[in-house]
Amino acid sequence: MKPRVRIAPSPTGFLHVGVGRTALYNWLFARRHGGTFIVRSDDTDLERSSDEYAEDILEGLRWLGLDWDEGVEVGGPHEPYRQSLRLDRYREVAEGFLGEGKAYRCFCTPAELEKRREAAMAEGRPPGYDGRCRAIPAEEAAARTDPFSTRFAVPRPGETVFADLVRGEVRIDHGNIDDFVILRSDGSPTYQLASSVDDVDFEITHVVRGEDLLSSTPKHILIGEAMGGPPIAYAHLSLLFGPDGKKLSKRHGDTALRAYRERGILPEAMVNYLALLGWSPGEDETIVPRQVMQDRFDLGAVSRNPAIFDAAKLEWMNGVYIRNLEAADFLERTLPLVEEDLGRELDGAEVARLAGVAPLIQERARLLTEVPEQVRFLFVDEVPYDEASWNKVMKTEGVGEVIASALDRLTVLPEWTTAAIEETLRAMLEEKELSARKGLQPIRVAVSGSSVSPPLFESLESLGRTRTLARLAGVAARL
RNA sequence: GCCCCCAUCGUCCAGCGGUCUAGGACGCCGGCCUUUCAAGCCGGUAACACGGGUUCGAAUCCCGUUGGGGGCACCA
Repeated sequence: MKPRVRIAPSPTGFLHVGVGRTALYNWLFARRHGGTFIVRSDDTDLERSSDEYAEDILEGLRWLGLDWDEGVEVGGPHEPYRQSLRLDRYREVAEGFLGEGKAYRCFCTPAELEKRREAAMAEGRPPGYDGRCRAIPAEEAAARTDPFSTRFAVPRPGETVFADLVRGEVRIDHGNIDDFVILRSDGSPTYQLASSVDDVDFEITHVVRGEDLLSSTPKHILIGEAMGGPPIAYAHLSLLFGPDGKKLSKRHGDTALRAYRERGILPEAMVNYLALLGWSPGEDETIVPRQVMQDRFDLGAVSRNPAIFDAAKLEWMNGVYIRNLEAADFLERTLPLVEEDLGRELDGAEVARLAGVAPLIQERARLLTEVPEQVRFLFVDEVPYDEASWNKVMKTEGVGEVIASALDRLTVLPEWTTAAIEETLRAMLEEKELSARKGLQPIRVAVSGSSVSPPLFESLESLGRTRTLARLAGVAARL
């Protein structure tokens, strides 16, 4: 049977990188086995849900290239794929349970429950529900008119044992699971109910999700069994943490996938990095093409260790992916960023100039967002001078002479090409007996505004003679 | 408090009883290259948490300790 897997995010926040990884593993598993990848929206919590978040999540999945076969937006045989549209179905299942004695009405009020929970904690007893309303005869309960929630009657004594695909056998004694609420007193379903019902109804075969849900898995299995659904295989992925070993947070490595996109991370690099955060293709490979992932992905080979999200490695990997881009592709992804940075569109000639220097930038960028700052000096009328660079390079002996000499030579240079520029400036170095460092850095700072820039001769050619001379002259006057 | 999960370099991953004086990648350090910065190349640093078993033989299996994480809601 072809596997059917799903990712079921709640639109209560921007797409989390951990959810992104879980989605990727689901997608890889589906693609590897010719299965179906489903995206559904667990939006029962209408208070905290928003369209903005819902859109961000789908956008993030698309950005990662995780196309889904069924679900939100694309539809499918089990529509709708939004829990908020299936409320009647959950109620129907819960009522069925009630009729079969698999669930019961609980008349305890939230205040009472809270008080008992505190008391239990204080006495060192388990804080879960004590099951007292289970003793109320069904007819008596049905006749009552005060508000009630619906609780699942967990079989006890009992034990749920399942073979987790990444963790192996997991057994949990029902003594550790209370009779959990499946329908709130307002008739709305809890996550436990809605999610489990959907998994059965959508014919999910494998649930691949975060380890945070490991301990509630028995509840989901129990509901599935009560519905008479076929057994579902589970795989629990370890969680992701920030560099300090604590939860991923704004301070330590962003939680939102979009933050990385905005920072200039390529989706290909993100996918590669995320895939390797808990999984290995087998050999000691680091740069792994998506096709290879699809061919080799195996849940059984997924690591049980929690993983720390290491932005430094991601950025290194991003640099590798940037360098591997086709020149035209790099230009295409870069142009909008440059234009945004400049606050205007580039004209045809300028685009051609950008294309000319792009390969030089591509070689040294780790993030797409570094590109605009590296080429900015080529497209503005005046460059601001970086103070540290100026102080370091322009205040030494003989700088004025270098600038003046370069100005002379470049003014009369017959043709404005990289080769010609290099030739005359090197001749200048020789004539003045200067090291390249001594003689060229002042020109670099004068023209680019910084001691760090793309290669000099190419930069001058791209800048053009007029601007180059103007900048040199400006600096000469300022010295 | 109770339940569950996890434990190899700072980080990610390899190792699934002998081939481990533990391998790869990032990072870090040093060198080469060099017009700056990168990139590239070369080299180095660095780990089997601890204690018991099992075994002729444990990083690999079992138990315990410690440490980390998750869960115990009318949140998802």
